[in-house]
Amino acid sequence: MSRQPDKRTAILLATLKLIAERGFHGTPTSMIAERAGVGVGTIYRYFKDKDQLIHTLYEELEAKNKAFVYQGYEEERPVLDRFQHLCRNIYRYLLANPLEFRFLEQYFDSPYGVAKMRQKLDSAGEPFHALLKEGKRQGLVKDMPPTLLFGLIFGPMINVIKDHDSGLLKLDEVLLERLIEATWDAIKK
Amino acid sequence: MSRQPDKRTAILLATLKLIAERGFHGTPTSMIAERAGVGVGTIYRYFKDKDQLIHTLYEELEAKNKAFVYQGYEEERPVLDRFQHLCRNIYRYLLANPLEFRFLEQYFDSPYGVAKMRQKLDSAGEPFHALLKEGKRQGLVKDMPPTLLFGLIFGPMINVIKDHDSGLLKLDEVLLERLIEATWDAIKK
Amino acid sequence: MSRQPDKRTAILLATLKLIAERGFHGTPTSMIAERAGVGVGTIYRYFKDKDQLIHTLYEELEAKNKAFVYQGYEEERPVLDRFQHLCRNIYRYLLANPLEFRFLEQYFDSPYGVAKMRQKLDSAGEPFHALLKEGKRQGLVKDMPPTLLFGLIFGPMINVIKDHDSGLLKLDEVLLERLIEATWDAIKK
Amino acid sequence: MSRQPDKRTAILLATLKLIAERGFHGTPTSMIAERAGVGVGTIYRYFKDKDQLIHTLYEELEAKNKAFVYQGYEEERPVLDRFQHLCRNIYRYLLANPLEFRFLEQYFDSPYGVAKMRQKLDSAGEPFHALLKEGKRQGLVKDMPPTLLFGLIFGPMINVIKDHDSGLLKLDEVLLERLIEATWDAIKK
DNA sequence: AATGAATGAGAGTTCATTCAT
DNA sequence: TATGAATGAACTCTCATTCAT
Repeated sequence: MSRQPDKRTAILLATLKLIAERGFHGTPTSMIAERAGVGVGTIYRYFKDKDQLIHTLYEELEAKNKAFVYQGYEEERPVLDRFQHLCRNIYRYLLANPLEFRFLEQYFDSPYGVAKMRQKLDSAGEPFHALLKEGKRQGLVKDMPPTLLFGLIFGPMINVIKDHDSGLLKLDEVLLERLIEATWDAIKK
Repeated sequence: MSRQPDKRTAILLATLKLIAERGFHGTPTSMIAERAGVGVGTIYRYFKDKDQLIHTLYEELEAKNKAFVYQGYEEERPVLDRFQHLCRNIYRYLLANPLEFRFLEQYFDSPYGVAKMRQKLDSAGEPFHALLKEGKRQGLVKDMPPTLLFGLIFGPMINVIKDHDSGLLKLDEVLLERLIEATWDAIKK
Repeated sequence: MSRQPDKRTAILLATLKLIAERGFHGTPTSMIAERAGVGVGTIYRYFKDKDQLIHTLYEELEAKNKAFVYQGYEEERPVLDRFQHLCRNIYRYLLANPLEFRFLEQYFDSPYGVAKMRQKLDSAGEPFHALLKEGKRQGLVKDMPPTLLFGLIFGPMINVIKDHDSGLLKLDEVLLERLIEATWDAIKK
Repeated sequence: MSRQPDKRTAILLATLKLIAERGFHGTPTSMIAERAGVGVGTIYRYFKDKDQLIHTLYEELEAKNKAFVYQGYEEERPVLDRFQHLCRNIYRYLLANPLEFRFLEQYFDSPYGVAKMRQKLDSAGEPFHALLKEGKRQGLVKDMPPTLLFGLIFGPMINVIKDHDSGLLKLDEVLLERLIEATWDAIKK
């Protein structure tokens, strides 16, 4: 048929869209193949099985996400600036990519992603982790376990974006800034 | 064989446990029946189908939950007191009933519960809703859409409890109070 | 509950109605019990199993039918008169009892009744059988195997009544007489 | 396993045989698959569900049947000739294909086929319909509703073939001609 | 005698995965 | 390398039948 330059990408994209739209159990491999414009068997040339396809999709999305979030991040700026910068970026990324958000949400809430999630957020190597640590040292941020601080930051984020995507709420630039401010209020000393 | 006094309850309990453990799609009706110590057919004497079984389980849990949460709630106390009271109760309930938390989480994140959740939290009739409204009127709470305030309150809650249940975090009374305080910081003016 | 004077009869009647309405496979025993106003278990006090219930119903209907058909039948009248008399009675009975017709039709066309049907129609003892034999002897009726003559008589009957019951055709007294006449034309020499 | 060149045909054939032998409700899909030498899932590659499989089988049989019946039919021949021609062809077809007869019988007597049957036989477009109309116009055929005439023709046919297939009757060429003659006697003026 | 809650065999259907082409 | 026809395990649900009350 048409010259598919990269079937692997087509499969991943189809998977993203379909799972965002219909959930894991609503998207059979045959449907993914159809949407991707490839044969069912082809999926198994690029991925061991359906699970691995989904894990791989997650990894790629994660990398893309991270690249975006830390873009323009400057270690030497004040803590609050950096906090706002990171939050803004995350919000913007997820609002701009609702499909990815829907997918990630499902991924983390399913047996697939339970393990993955924490390994990501809590890894001490993360700049965000380091930022909070520094904030605490400077006496700006509440002296709480990082996991709890993360909960105070990412918890609202997930909720609010979900509501935005479902139309319950209209997030604009102004509201976003106020939201980030409120999040800072929650963690600041 | 064994004289089960209340098979309906046994089925609901088995469903709760299994779905909390393994998710919706990981728990076939045959497994529920086995765990409940009844025949497969018996499930269908009490519930029209699997969907209805799950809805019913949700309804019953919801009622139990609500009864607990609004227990000892007094309209005439100050806004902050009432806020703390409700938050405390919700946290305590969910921490004491991790299976139910796990189930509700799945329920709300699945096609089953999307509609239900907001209808519940955002409905103007809810005391929590009224409380925030009053807080705003008194100039104590930020002037934001209620949906956003809910996100700032329940977002951290869901995250933190999940982390507690998965062992990532050890929540004690002290930490809980500090968490509720931080949540208040987020929404207070 | 209400004083059921004859549960057995109630069960048979419910079975007749339901099977006529919905077919064998559309009528579970539970439905029969409900319609009959008895418990499911009660059916099994009167009948060994569902098959036997249906066979019994057939037998009773058959007896009732036969009693009606041979009513007023006089051996000494001319062959044609007797033929018309019997046909008229059968037609009238089946038209007056569409439920029974529906049931019998299903019964004969199912594994249940294949054997039964012939045992009935071809038994040499039947007056109808004797009538045709006499008609042949008198040179009034075609010299064909009785089975074939029966086909020429009962075949149209079944078809026409089915069409009448389904509303495709409106049978009145006049049309009925013409139909019986046509049937006689088919078998007469 | 075995290289089946046409599984679809194998499935249809197995369905025909089994339903003729055992009725609709006596033939589970698993049995069809086994008899056809395919996996259960394969049935669903070719047919949406069991109903559609059966409808399709009917359509194909019907087409084959019709092709045979109207073979050699010449509009310009006399009415009686044409009547005999069609009857002969139908009889021959059904006698030569007892499985198809058994299947069609079941199909028409089940919820599947009620609508189909009349739509077919009575539709004004059918040559048989036109033939009877012409016969009436020429004063050869009794002035009765077509439905009734159809009953007089097809009623005996169904009965007699059933008896032949069940061994109650041995139809040969001679008997067949006499039967067609008798049918004509029934409808002729 | 009458009941109906309980049962599990068996129904129709789906879908991740394989493999001959 | 790419395909999609073929598969059967596993799913949800039905219903004739049993048996303790």
